[in-house]
Amino acid sequence: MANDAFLRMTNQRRIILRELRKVNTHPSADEVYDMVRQYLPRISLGTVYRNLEVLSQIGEIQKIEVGGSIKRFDGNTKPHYHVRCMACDRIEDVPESIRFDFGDQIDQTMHYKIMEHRLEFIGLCPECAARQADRMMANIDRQIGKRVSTGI
Amino acid sequence: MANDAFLRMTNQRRIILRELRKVNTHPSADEVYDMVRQYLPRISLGTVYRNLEVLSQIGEIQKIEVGGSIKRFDGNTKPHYHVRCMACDRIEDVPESIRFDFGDQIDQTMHYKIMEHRLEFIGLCPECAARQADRMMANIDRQIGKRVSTGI
DNA sequence: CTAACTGCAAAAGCTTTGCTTTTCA
DNA sequence: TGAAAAGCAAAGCTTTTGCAGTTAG
Repeated sequence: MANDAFLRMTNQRRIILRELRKVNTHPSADEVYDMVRQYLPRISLGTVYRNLEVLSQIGEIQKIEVGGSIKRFDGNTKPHYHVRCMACDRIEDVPESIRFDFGDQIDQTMHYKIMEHRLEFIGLCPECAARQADRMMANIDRQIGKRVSTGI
Repeated sequence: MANDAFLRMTNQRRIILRELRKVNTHPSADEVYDMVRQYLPRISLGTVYRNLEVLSQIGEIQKIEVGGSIKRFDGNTKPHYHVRCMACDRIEDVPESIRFDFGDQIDQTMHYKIMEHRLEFIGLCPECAARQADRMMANIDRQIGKRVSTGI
């Protein structure tokens, strides 16, 4: 049952991990690529992808799935929630101390064996709430404010 | 401020919406394309994408973001949570009656104005839990069971 | 009528993969 | 020294877009 493959700590892998641990942002693979190129000018994007995959599989980083379709990575491996600003798309960590226990309610309703949960809050960051309220509403209106009767 | 563009209820749009309302699965754009082609053999995938976008913007369907990188769509527009089976990847709705209130705790901690939240449970569906326990563990082991010392 | 929409095909992300060379242990 | 990983480039998916023709209202 044990998998005897073993991994090497290459320079690329070490620096990707180190840089990810430095920040509390949640960079995409491409952003990680930019972050490490100052130390490894010849690293390839493929190597970044492969290492992010390996590092998340061995639990050194977290692959996070939040709104939007690109994957993001988090150097903080402790379970924690995220808040996303719906105006500027910034993602921040909710302190690990905030943790909800949903007990067996879902297990009993869905008859699933629940192992984990993912919780994301969506709202306005302080800056966007304060400074951009008007602009943002106009923007949302432009995107969403179409009207139609579906006839259904 | 109001956007005076208006939308038309075309046959394509109506049938995409109708088919999405019929099912309680959470199809991807490509799966919707397959679903509607029996009624509209000449519809294009681009049209499906465009309509899914419009329908979700006017609130007739929901664009859902769960684990995995492809977008899925839900004909159920009432707010509800999802459970995902980590073995077979099936996604099911948690009944709308199950709804948690996180109060102002996040607002006060993060100083965000929280507008909504997304909650997803990950676990084993009854079938996978019962029938595939061994096979699945072997599979997870093969994928994750690599060991390394990071030296950090 | 005419603006919105469709079908088609090409392009545009993001991510993975094949292959040869390099490197860690 | 040999298996793992890197670099490079090509391919693969999903999604978006430009355009000419079609259609709802």
